[in-house]
Amino acid sequence: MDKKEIVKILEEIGRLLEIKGENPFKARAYYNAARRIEVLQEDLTRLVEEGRLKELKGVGDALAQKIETLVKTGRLPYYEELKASVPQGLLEMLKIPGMGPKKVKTVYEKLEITTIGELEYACHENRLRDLPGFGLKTQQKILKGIELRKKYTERFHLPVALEEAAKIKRYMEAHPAAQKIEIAGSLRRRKETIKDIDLLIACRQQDREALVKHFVSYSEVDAITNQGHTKASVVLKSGLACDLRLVEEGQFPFALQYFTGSAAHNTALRHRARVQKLTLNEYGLFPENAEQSIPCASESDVYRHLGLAFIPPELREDFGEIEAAEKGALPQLIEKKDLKGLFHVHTTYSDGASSIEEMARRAMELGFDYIGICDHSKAAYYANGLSEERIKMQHQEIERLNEMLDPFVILKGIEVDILPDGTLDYSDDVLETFDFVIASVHSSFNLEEEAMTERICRALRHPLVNMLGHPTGRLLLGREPYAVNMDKVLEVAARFNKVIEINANPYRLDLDWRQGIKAAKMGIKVAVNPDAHSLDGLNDFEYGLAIARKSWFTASEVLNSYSVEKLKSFFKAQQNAM
DNA sequence: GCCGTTTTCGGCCCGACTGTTTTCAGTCG
Repeated sequence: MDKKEIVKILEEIGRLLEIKGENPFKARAYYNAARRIEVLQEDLTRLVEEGRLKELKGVGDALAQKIETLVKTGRLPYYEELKASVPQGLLEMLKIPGMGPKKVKTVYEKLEITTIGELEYACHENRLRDLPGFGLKTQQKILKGIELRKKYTERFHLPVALEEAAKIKRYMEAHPAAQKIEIAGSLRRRKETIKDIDLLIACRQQDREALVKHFVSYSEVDAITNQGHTKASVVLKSGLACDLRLVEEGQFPFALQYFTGSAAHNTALRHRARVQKLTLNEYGLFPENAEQSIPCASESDVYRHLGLAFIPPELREDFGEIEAAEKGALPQLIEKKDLKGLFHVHTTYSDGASSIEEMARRAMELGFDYIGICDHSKAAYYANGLSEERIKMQHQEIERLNEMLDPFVILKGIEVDILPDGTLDYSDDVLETFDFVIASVHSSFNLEEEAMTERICRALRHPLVNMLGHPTGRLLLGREPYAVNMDKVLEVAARFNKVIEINANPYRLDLDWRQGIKAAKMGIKVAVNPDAHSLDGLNDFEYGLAIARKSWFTASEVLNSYSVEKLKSFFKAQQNAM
């Protein structure tokens, strides 16, 4: 059983224990262990084999044994018995706002309600109203929650959230009482999908009411879900939720740190503060028994007082960034100014909307020195993939354009299909005519993991392949990644000096940043590739850049930071090394 | 269920908001 499934089971055990009313700290122990496993860099199976599970903080005798059983047998009798003793619908119920473990337990025990449908019906029948700890308001809130859940279950792609956030930020900035304003939360950390926007504002105490009122009066607000003196929550018409928090100006750096998260990062940070006899919260950093916070003018100050270097928001996922900050070993993350060019650009030769020249000129306007044109290969007939004949035409056109646009350079690339058996869609003598080759999977997504892994690894071992395109084929919120053992793919990439694409299309963001962190540690090079099919698509590189940063990459490991000369010799060296 | 240069027992991160209460429990982030 793999890591992801084990994490899910440990979390579910935690929730089941809570619903059953067991010791809440016992439940928390399962959550903690789940988180520890989730961020584990090492191979879990190996850890089990070497009997080193208990080295993990938060994993003792009992949990080590349970995890070992799961890894070895794929089953856990304790979990199965627990699960069987609690109706499945109760876990679903926890997802309704206002329904926590205690309330779920109450409706189950008093009303024998086991599904969300039954819960909704009971609300309509006024049967929740008289339960202990419930009332009319609670019943209404739960009913509203069920309705909202039906309407807005999804998460949102990064561009949607960024645009909504920018709009509401501008709207709030227009209010004279707003002294400082920042987007915090997962958006600031550039997670690949977003559930809600966290908006943080510094203001004087006497202006709070006016700002909350201004916030809930925003024209895009569809529903107000929470409204107090220092915070308010709304659902926007787009379906995206937005939380507002108000703090005083002096508290702003602490609040920004706190509300940027992640929860796991903050928990670790607060624990660190405790060890230093300090208390960290959204209002300050307090020495023991002190009323006054240690003053900090910025987030950097907060981290500095905890003995840490400033940790860029993208890294705050409790993936080792705190330890690295302590040792001064944080990477110098790649920045926009480091990017000299873009790869993986489609044109009207296959399924793109713009010509080579149009794409090149837009790239020049964006300040780049080169682009790599990569249309589809012939197997991608649905995408008008290039025949050998049309490749020649395209190359002639690129040569003409290169003379015209000099010193800007258009590189002759291709996105060649990896066929189901791992061979490529062109013969070697055709592949040799390109400056570089990206190999991608576009068909037969349903192979078994072993076959898919070998298919991709075989393509990567091909001497003429320079990069692997969208390594897992996932579509965020749309299609699961295909079954592939990425650890093996990364191993092969490292051994043969192959580049892995960070596909910057916001529906893909593939390589996933969690794998990206591994890749960076292994010294693997990546390329931020917009996979652009239109002029605007070129701008998607920003999302890929965010993921490269989130994956701990410095400029020297990101191919886009290379000059044209350095690139050409790198591509040649890749081929000669085989 | 985990953990310990205060502890092998008694703690476990912290605070706002809501609704149900009449001082607080539950939920949420």
